[in-house]
Amino acid sequence: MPEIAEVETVRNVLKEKILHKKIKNVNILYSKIIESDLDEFKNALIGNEFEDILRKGKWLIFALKAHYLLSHLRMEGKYFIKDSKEEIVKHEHIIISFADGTDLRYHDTRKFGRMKLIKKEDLDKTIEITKQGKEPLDKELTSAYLLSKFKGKKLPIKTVLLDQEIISGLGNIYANEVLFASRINPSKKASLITKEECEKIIASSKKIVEKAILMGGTTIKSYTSSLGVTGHYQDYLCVHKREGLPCPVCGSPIKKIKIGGRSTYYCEKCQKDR
DNA sequence: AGTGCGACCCGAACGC
DNA sequence: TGCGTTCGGGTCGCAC
Repeated sequence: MPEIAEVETVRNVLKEKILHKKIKNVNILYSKIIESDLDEFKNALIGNEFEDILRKGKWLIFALKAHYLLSHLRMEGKYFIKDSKEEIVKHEHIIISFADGTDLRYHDTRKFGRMKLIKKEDLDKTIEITKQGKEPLDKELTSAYLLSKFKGKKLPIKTVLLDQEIISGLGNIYANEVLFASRINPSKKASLITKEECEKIIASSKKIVEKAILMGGTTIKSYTSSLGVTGHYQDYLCVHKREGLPCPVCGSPIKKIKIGGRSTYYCEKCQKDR
């Protein structure tokens, strides 16, 4: 379940491993991942090279000569680098083969990830990219910005934190953790969130994302020939997936409820609705 | 416009 | 043990 920190880790690792390698072939084993014309997709890649890898929110952006390849990992998408001679394993859907005998393989158990090829000049009209809100580590993520976005919103703050057009990069896990660290009840209406609470949300988001990037980096070092970035943030989660377990602050049992259809974990005592 | 919810997927966890 | 059912994760598209 990659959130922004893992996508950033994947970007950093892939940058070291695949830039400027000539692409020899592209093998598409499950085409629904790709939202562009398959021939155009292949033609843009074969014979070219990745010149850079960028990121916007949870979108990876592979820069080719004239195109960008956008890639969203959704929940289970992973990239592996393998020797081309290695057998294709289950759930490897897109195989990009380089001239040096290695592959970049896109692996996705649930097939939810998406790729999309766009012309470079179209980046600033590509909705997936332009609609992304401020990122947790962006200086422009301020309480004034959040207050303006929360204004008039009747939805619970938990739901609003998952809106990528407001804060770009938080997923369900981080949203639960951010609200716990901010001592805010996840059901509280976004319009009632105060400036002080916005500041807590911003500070906690930064802290959590920074820590996860740091841990992602550490995890990567233990990988050898392949990389499957899954992150080890489960080691420090305070509330997520911890129903019934003691709150790390006050010891009362963590509650699990549904908000907007998503699992929401919180401490009744530490996150009182005020 | 804002909001709510099913669809997309499939493995793991659960219930019987 | 083996079967069927439920759940979850991010995002989109459709209905109200």
